Amino acid sequence: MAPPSKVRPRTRIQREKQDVILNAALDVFSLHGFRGATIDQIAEAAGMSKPNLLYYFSSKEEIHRRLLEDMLDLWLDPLREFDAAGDPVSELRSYIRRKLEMARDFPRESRLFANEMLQGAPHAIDVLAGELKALVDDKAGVIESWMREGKITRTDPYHLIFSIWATTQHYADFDVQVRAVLGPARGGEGRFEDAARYLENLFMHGLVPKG
Amino acid sequence: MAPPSKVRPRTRIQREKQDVILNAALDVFSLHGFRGATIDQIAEAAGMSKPNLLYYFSSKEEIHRRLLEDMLDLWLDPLREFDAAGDPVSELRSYIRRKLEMARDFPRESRLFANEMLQGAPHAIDVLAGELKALVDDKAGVIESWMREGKITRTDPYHLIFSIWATTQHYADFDVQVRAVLGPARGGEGRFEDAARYLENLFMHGLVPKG
DNA sequence: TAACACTTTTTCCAACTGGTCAAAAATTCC
DNA sequence: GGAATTTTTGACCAGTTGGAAAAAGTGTTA
Repeated sequence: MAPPSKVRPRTRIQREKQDVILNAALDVFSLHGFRGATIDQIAEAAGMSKPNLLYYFSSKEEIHRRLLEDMLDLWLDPLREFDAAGDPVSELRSYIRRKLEMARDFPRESRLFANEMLQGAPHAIDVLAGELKALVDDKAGVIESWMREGKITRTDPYHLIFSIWATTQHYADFDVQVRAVLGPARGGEGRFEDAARYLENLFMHGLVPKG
Repeated sequence: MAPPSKVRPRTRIQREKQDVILNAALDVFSLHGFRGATIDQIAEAAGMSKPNLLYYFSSKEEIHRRLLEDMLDLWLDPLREFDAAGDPVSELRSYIRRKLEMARDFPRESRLFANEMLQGAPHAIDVLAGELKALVDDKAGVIESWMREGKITRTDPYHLIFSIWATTQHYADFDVQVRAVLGPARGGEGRFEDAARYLENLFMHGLVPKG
């Protein structure tokens, strides 16, 4: 009789339905943002009635919060793996590759995050200024030490990280534009490999010919 | 007695109030997206009642359409100026600089556009696949000819343009994140000049030391 | 099979949504 | 100044929104 309401599922059905709901909600939130999304839309996408959905999550906010938490965790993984002990150039190269793979494999999560940023991060500002900043500070330190050792060009490590985020997430967040501009011939599945090749070259060597 | 309803303002008051409304609407739409924005919010931000606002624009869609048109025009300006006859490296450099200035000076327009992209460009897809694609095709051709002449490194011109868009617009669209990560010390006004310096270096030379 | 917890549906609600309309108020123009 | 026009307001409407309540159904297990 009493709704579960708590975050932890207790039965098999609760676990399954919560997953279905979260998946549907990710579709809707990533497309319309928090305010633009409605519980009805999510419920329909999840194949259940609105009151039924509200039996598993007590509010729209709760679903969104949960989605954002899960996403942030996934999102920061590649940066966490960034290894100070590795070879600088190949570490950066594989970080870029992993971020691009995330944009390809989790475009909805990327858009959910982008929506949150566009709205001024009302639900995530604490994570940004706390956990994320700490993590970036740490990795920026690593990058700076590589620069001091002459392993990579001396430049701003923070903006370097920003530019990796921007260029990779662009392929998820601005997917429509990318497809429209590339056209049917080049906008198919191959676009991510073209992007990977291009970005590797950009970050490694830039545009001015050497020598 | 009859509302103007048409796009062209006939009196001084109509011109002024339409501007006030468009400005307020830009605030609201860029923050919440089309679906998430309400006429009431816009009216309040514009300092007038909802029916009064609807006297100047016949619907929410009309305001949004108008905003998007004006923005796309402004947005494509830097790319139009891209000059085939100029020096390749300095043309690219100044394009990057101009795009970054737009992100700094028109962040709301950038976010309006980003919102539209995240939602799959329902109102702009025609422009993307038409006017924009044609323009990019043209400029990509210019870039390609520069590459053939050996003036810049051989790479994918389309993805080059994407990466310029992505890196510059990032400072408008993800402003909250940038500020949060940089912290109070480096997240102030100077961040755009730091970004300009960094991006110039990235696009020109990349990260691998030369020689 | 009967008591039990778990799940789903039906009904409902108050607040909000985009938008209309007629009348009142302000402005402009002669 | 007064008529004509433009602008503003207040009341209103039908549809949607997030969510509550309670009853009805569905297992599960002693």
